[in-house]
Amino acid sequence: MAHFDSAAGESAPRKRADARRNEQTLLDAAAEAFLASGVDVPVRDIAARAGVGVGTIYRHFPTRADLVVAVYRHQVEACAEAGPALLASSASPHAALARWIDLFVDFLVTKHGLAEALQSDDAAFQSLHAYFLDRLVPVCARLLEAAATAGEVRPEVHAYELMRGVGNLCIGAGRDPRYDARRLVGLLVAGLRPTGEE
Amino acid sequence: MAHFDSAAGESAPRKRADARRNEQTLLDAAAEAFLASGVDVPVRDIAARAGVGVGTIYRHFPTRADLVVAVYRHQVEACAEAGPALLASSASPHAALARWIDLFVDFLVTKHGLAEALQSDDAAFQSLHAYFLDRLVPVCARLLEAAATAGEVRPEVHAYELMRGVGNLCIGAGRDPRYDARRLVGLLVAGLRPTGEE
DNA sequence: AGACGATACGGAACATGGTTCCGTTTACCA
DNA sequence: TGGTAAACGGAACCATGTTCCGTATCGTCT
Repeated sequence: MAHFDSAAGESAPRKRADARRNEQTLLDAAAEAFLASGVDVPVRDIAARAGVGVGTIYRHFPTRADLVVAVYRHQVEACAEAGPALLASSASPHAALARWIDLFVDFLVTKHGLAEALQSDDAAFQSLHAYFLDRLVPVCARLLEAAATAGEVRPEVHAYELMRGVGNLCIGAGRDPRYDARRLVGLLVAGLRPTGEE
Repeated sequence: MAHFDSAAGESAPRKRADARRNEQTLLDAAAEAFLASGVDVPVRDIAARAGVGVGTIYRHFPTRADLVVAVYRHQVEACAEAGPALLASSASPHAALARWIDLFVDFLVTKHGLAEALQSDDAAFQSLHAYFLDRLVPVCARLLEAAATAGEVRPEVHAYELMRGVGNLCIGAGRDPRYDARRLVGLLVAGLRPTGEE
């Protein structure tokens, strides 16, 4: 058979070598820049780091969200895949949920500005929002459903809402030593438990 | 006695009449603009509404935060003053705390972009942050302390952290029907209660 | 190898919004 | 009424996102 690009049987007509090289260079430069200055780092800074013009960034990643997603895709996937594993290995569904959310929080608080970007209504972050939600809400929903079935959480909370709440609580974490996002998320998760009576 | 400005016995050397008029005009225009376009509304828009130049805005309110504080000062004061009243009138300290936080949330979710601004690290919002915190954290601390003394909340949560958490949860409220900030705040407050054992 | 079309590149140019600055106007007082 | 200091307006400046097009490069076909 003929040889294709890494992804088998793609219909897309193979990109030029310099284009593929630049894409990788850009990903590396962006990862560095995000780490150094947060995901809001000016486009020109990323371009300078990569040694390309800004036009090249926009050609490869039309919106900032595309770049952010590309940089963090692996970690998001890992988080998504950890959900079912935790459900299988934890003592209770509520414990699995709590641990999975810890994973998510750990991810968010170590990425400067990512939590902010996730909740931003700026059009440039639209697809970031969409990607995170598409990938993680179903995982969260399964955990939540298992916990609800076990009677360990109130049934009226939806996964979408919970994820956004957790994301919101992570905003500003690491910027202020008096604010511990993990503790508040813990409180929120604790609040999910049904009250004794009712 | 000699007649002074509205505020009695000020040392500041009375401002010119047009300046006082403009200040009021600006407050009205800003209130309108915030309502219509959120607290992020461009400075030029506010200036246009008020029929003044942008320089005039900066002279009266050097940072955006000063303007925001001036517009919402009354409501923040009212919220602060409601704290002790609720503590006196509620069945339990935890109930008072919950109701007071509801008040705060109601305030935040009806002001487009205010919750976002409150958590922003943008230098222009520095003093907004400071004002809200200075005024409301002590009130929250008293409620929290009363509840802790009554054994109704875990003692390790600080008022500052709780306020920031609640503020964070209000981000994006009203922009998405699937996200109900009030419900999540309710969960968080519920999570404050000590667990049965321990 | 050489030439040609498609693809990709770079960065100048434009749009938007915050901020500053200074020449002009206005209010106040003598 | 005239002088002075306060206040005003908005042009100009800066930072950043975004678009666009002349130029350079790649890959292929002959």
